[in-house]
Amino acid sequence: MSLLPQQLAAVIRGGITAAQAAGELPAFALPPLRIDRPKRPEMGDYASAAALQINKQVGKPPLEVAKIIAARLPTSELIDSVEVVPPGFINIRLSEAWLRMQVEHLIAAGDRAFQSSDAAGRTAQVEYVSANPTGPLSVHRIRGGVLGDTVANLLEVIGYTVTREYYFNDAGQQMNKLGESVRARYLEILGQDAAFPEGGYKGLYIRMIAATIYAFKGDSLRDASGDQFRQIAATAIIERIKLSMRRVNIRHNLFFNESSLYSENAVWDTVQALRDRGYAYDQDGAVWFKSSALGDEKDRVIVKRTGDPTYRLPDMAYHKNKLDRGFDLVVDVFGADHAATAPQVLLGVRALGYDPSTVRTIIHQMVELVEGGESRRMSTRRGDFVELDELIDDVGADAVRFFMLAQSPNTAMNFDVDLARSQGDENPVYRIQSAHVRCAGIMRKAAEKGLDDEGADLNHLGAEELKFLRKIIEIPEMIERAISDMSPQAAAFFALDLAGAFHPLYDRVRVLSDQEGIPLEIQKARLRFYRACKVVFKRLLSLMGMSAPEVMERREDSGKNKAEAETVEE
RNA sequence: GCCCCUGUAGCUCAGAGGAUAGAGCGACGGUCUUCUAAACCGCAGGUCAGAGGUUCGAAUCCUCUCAGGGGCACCA
Repeated sequence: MSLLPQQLAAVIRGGITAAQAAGELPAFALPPLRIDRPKRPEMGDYASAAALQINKQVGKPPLEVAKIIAARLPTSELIDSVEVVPPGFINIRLSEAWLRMQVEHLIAAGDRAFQSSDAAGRTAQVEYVSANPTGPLSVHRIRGGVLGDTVANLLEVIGYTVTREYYFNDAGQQMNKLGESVRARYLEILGQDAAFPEGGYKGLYIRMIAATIYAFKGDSLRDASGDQFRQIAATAIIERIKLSMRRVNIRHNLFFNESSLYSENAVWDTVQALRDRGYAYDQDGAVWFKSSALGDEKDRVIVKRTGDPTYRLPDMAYHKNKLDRGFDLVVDVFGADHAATAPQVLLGVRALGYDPSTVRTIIHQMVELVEGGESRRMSTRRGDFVELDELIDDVGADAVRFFMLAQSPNTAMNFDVDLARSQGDENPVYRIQSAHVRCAGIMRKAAEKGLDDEGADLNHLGAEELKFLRKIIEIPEMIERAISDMSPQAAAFFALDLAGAFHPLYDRVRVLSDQEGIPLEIQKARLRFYRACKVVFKRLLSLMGMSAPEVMERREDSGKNKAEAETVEE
């Protein structure tokens, strides 16, 4: 089923073609017709500016054109009435009967509410987090994780089969440094002098890994290579990263090993493919990607004089691999620190002969934690970064999910730790979850009193409930738009908005308790309505990877458990 | 120097070429004590950084200027 605005646009188009057939409008090719949602309620639920779009071709004033179209509109079960207003808008009011019916549809759909099959049969791959396993997951990285995971959720709602993927960077210089760093700490434990590698990793976790190795293996790795230490360390760290991600409901279907690109020759095949297509050449002992031919400011090295690839080459080979797997859509989530590579990867995709529009990227800006009006800055290399686990301990997983989502990826994030930690209504997380809790409370109370809403007559719903339903039915449009614009934050803002509309409604539209007593039929209809609301809030929360609590339950004083913060060495 | 992102209410931020630019927090004023996650109602608050341009119509698209952030390796 297509989206509501599309259905309404079809109705408008029907009016125009009918008027053309009747000779009231000249024949011409119609532009795509947009349906807007007016800001003010008296302008109706939806509006078409079609008359303003086409009045030039018609050669009549837009108001007159609008009147002609409106008079020729085909009947639709969606529409209650239309109104033509200057300068030529056609305002549409939705059918209330149709709106009431949505309550039953929502309840019937339950956890699959808003599930569509628009993209059924299509496959998508979403790559996110992909942090090098050189240390614990940082707060900055998880922003991309939350954005990517939410995009994946949204894609599934419209019918995509989604592969959630982590590009596991288990090769390369940084990983070698990791191995050498652990080796040096291990030898320290054995009482040997070991040169700590330049630019090595100095966090406490390196010592802990070394100590664990010693605990299990004693001094048997005395003569082991850095490579062996690298493998042990990478495994330990990736497991820890997985645990951290799981705490915020992030799971991947596939950890793609960078090393497989080498073992399967994909990297060198990619170089050859570029050569074959005339996009690679040798110069100064290196192999260059002729990206300037595709608009880049200069060509880029893909194989160093040493014979080692630069980071670009495996990135391109990885994308070649993704596209060869036949995905209809590939989504990359990068942090601002990698922003420069994204366009180059896309050039690579083009150079290799793939359609670059298959690949969408989300590039998010940095995260800054703000606490007590001061920022806690972070840098992975120095080691004074804030770990995700520390933040989760502090503010809770749901708050991390929500706050990381609820900002446009393009803006540098100020993560308000004090607000995220607070347990009152000023915290948007509580605001949204409490809407669900309140619905659940009504259900519980009604069940205790034996009130049954099965077969309720929804004609007893009032104007406020209908207004709320009008908001709910925007959700499919919101999802569609979040995907087409790659703006998953829309889900967070929508949920907050909906909760904001819910609480006043809850206050006025009572089901059970009221001094004057509420007639049974109205109680039933309202209970039915709140049952649908509960479905909606639960669904929105799960889309955002958040929990939907049934009862009020304040977190224990999480407080500031920072005793175990890592000491930093320089 | 070049590239990317940002500049909208006191603060944090939404905003889709359409009608009188929105939310939350904070401020101010008033109800209420709950189907218990203390709420509800009202009010104030704006040169959409600035200047040009495109358009019937611009916070939104284009150009320039100013300010802030990030990035510019044969590092990843």
